[in-house]
Amino acid sequence: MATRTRRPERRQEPLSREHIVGAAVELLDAVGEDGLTFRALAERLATGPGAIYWHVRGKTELLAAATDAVVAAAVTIEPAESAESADSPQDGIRAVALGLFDAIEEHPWLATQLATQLSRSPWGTVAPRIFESIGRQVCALGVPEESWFTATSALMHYILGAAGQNAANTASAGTARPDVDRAVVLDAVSAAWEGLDPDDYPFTRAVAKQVRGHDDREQFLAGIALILAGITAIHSLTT
Amino acid sequence: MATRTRRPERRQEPLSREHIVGAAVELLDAVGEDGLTFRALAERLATGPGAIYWHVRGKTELLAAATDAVVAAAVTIEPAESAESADSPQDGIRAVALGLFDAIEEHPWLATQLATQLSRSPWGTVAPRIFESIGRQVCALGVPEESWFTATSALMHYILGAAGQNAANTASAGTARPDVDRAVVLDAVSAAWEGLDPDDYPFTRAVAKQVRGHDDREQFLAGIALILAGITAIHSLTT
DNA sequence: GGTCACTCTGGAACGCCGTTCCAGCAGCCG
DNA sequence: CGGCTGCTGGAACGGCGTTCCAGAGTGACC
Repeated sequence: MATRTRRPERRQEPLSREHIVGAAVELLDAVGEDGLTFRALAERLATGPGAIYWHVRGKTELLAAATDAVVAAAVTIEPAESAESADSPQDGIRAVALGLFDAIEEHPWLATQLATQLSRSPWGTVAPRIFESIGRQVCALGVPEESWFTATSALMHYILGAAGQNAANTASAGTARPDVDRAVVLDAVSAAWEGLDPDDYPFTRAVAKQVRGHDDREQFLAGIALILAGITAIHSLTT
Repeated sequence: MATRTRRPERRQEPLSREHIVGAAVELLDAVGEDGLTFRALAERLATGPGAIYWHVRGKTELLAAATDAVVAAAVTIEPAESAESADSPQDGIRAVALGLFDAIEEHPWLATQLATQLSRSPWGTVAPRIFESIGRQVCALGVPEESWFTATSALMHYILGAAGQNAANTASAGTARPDVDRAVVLDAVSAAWEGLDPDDYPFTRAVAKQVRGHDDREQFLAGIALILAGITAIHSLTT
């Protein structure tokens, strides 16, 4: 009875901060970072720009909130997959890393935002989320407590750095492009590197061929394996 | 070049692309990324906005050029310091890493730009520069050729990720602030982490105390040591 | 039930930005 | 000496983030 007379006369739900951030993420996914406009966002929410400012302080905060929302989702999927099935802490770390990796693939704007967010305020809400997820696994690895911070930081920084660069590979491929584009791009890069000045870039030229057929995800995991090997070696843990 | 002549009195300098990029870097250093405006840049160069467009395609290209210029300088200082004096490839890698680290400290806007640059077009001019500098040392380390790409990528990604986050520490400290601010900020971060939800953030809370007194540069090098240990361990090289 | 206050809305307006346009200047070539 | 070309710089345009404000909706209190 209480809610009976409340017809769906309202064109929409009350326009909460959650809705705004959700719409912002959709908009970012659809049209990219430059496409996220307060006017476009207002239109999508069937309102005016001014209304949004009642819930969000400005564009900076909006982007931060969108980033945080996506990261939170990416980092907390993990228990479903790895809590029971995955056994080793190494698998746990890989799960967290790939969660972020995939999130960036799905939301290409995330790479830039993550970097901006972390470099503008490195200790916001985003960093602790990632830090916590990785840190628990590092802890489970048997790393001594005084090295928790170092080991976890190293992993987090690698993940963020690698994911950031690898983003564009799929981002430039557009919404529904297969691996065809990717091969073309990689060929172009490889060719460009081979065309560099032999005096200035001997190493890069030598490696150019390896670029052509490499798999991003495999390469990403190889880097993590490298760091994990370093951690276990330095603290002489059992693999 | 290093002089502080802020007077745009010289009218007869032909306004080359070099001058524009140089002025852009100075402007970025002085007033930050948001302060780099075509109008402000034009005023500093004693010209109009239109003239700049004859030498530079747009703001994107201008930022890319500024980033490239600073990275190039940061990465090529290295031979002077390490070519003869430093002996081991490990030292060489540390030199390159610290060169970038310092460059980001000196140009706080570089962290965001580096990330943007690499994620927008990962194989522009910036990536090969860094890649080459690190790769030569990796090569000298004795890493087998088929792992050159993996090892170098891992190092580069860590360096970029770590440098990006650590940028804000000094960036927020302003132009000439000593370590006083830094201690305050670190205390605040540590306190904030300790105030997190014990159920959601047990690890982060446990590590909060380590944040308080840590040294960025030391931490940065510890991460590199971790990766180097991984590289030497996996390929069973002699330390 | 009427009034008030308070939350929330959304359209209009402001100032600044990146970018474009174009009239005009040098210097060179014929 | 007149046009052509490379280059300059001021004015103008469309669009952005943000602010302002009149007013709708809703609950509280007399």
